[in-house]
Amino acid sequence: MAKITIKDIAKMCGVGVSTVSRTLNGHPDVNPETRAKILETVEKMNYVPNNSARNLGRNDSASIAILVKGASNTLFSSMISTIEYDAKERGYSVVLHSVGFYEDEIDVARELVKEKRLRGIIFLGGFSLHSDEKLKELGVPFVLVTTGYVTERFSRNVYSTVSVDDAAEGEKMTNYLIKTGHRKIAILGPDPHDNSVGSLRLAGYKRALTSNGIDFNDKLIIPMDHDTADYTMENGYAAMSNFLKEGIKISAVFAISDTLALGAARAIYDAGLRIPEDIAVAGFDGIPACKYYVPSITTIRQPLYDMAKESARILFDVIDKKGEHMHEVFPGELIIGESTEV
Amino acid sequence: MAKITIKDIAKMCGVGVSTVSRTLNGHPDVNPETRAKILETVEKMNYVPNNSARNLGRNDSASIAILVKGASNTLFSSMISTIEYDAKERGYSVVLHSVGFYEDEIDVARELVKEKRLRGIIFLGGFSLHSDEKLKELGVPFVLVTTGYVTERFSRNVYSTVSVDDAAEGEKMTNYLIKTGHRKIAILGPDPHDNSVGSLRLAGYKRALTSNGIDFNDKLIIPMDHDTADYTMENGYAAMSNFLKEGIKISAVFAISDTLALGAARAIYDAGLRIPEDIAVAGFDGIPACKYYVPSITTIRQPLYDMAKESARILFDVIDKKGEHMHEVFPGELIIGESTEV
DNA sequence: TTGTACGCGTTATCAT
DNA sequence: ATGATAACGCGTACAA
Repeated sequence: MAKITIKDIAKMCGVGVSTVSRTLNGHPDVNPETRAKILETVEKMNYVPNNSARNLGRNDSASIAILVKGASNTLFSSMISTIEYDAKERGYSVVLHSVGFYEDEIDVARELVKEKRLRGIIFLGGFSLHSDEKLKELGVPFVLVTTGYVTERFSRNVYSTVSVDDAAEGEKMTNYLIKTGHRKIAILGPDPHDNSVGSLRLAGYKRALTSNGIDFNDKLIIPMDHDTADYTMENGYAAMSNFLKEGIKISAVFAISDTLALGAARAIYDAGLRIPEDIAVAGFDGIPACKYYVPSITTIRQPLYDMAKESARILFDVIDKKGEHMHEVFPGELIIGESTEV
Repeated sequence: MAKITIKDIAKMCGVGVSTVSRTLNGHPDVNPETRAKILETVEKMNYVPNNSARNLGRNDSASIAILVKGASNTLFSSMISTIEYDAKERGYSVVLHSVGFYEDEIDVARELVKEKRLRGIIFLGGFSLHSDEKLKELGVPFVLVTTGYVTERFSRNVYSTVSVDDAAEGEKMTNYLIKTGHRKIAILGPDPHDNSVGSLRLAGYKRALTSNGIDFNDKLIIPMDHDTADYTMENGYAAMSNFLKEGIKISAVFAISDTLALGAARAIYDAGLRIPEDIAVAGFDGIPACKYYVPSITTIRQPLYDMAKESARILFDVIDKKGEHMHEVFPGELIIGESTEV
């Protein structure tokens, strides 16, 4: 049965457990013959070492963890692959763990650190405010990768961050729209009452308006639909459809995510309006669909690959004492599509 | 430091380790006062039990694992969420583990079973051929969720499967296209040399042609582009663009995934052709983008939510001895969009 | 080169 | 209700 342990293997081979252990862990000092015999019976018996027992005795482990908040965030999946790849290249194994929306990521992390003897952690997405003390107690270096810009409210020497300055990028996009002649620009998606990426991008939008002498009009904030899942095309479609019914005049809409933009685009089309002639559409994130949509959607591309690479590099540098904690902000790339220019 | 153990807590409270353990695990027989004191110091000390040690001592665990092959497969992310939800509702915790493309999923699974004392496993995606013996040795029930149809080559009483009959669905789509008047139908994506979902959908395509008296023409098989990642819009665009340059006359293209279809649609558009008037486009999977694309893309929707629900239900039924292993095949839903009908 | 014995942190089984 | 102690399965000094 599945109850076979290292002792059993040792007995069957007429050797001690340490010899088996050494063989399994690739230690050099072991007779080739006995090694062969051991490996053979291990194979035959389908023996698999128990990792829990392994981790218990150890202090190191050469493994890091990726903690993902909101496993369904499709933006993260590519980043995970890159990080996994880089980690393995450095001889590290990686533990992927999804954190529930209402779980405390630090608690989860601490548990994992103890259990797996982690050497470091990369947090993907959502990160609440924690005290420095609590963060330091994690005991291992970690990097926070967030599409939300990290402000001063986070202590900056306890861990590293890799991010995009959402406010600046939102401003960039809005400035671009203004430059191409738009004055009545709606913004689709932000919830003024939360303080996530949405409100940061909204802040950038406001800044752009102000610096261009355009009055901010909160009628032009189109919140996400409450009855639909957030940040989905479906939501963008519903929210935009409702807004269009109100008859408020706009010449462009800046959606705070590409998925919302895509849904909104269809809503505009279904309302009998043309993109960009009647309403220009812009998104945020840079997902592939923007490029292939007709018309292609103007967006801000987040350099996910580079961000993933950097987060791994920083983490391993800190682990290896080759570097200090740092805070890297990646620029987004404005990709102009057919949805804003004729 | 992070070195604090259950013993320390016991000492600090002037009690034995067992009392602490009982408190932490919610056992009833423990004095409310001491319990309070223990919980308090646990809180104050930021004590976190070591899961490895926990798992070692235990024999049960009330946890299952989801093993995902190809973490980046976006179709799976929604399924993961629903399974996690259902599991938690039944008081189970779930371990998410990604399996590398060249790893042996059964080996990974066995390791995990031992380490975590798993009660069951749900495999998402890719599953190679394994001997019954090896499968049985897993020691816990498992469900294989695959978008590929499970054929007889899998033993049917050792585990459960939840799937979509890709060949039948591919045939369904092709039949639909034929019924709407198409005779020269290209199929985009299948690699005749592998035996994954692609070839199954291709088989269905061929069956439909045959039963409708249309000669199969392998010139109409458009393979994915070799220099581009599989099953991406980019790939669909590249492959379709190249095909169009050859000047082979077709009236419809059936892409074996929606992502490929979306890329192909843009390629057709860029070639100055109209959808569906010049070339009709159909996809497979039922991703949201199909609905919001202009024109909306005809596709086969896989009932991912239902499949996830069922896989959890089946697994827990087998775990609870309330049911036997079973093999459920879900029908795909033909969703007719604007890309195939004027 | 190989075997013995202890420790890792926790839970479970006994007593008390 | 509570405490002592033996597992749990493995790695690793240390001894041989």
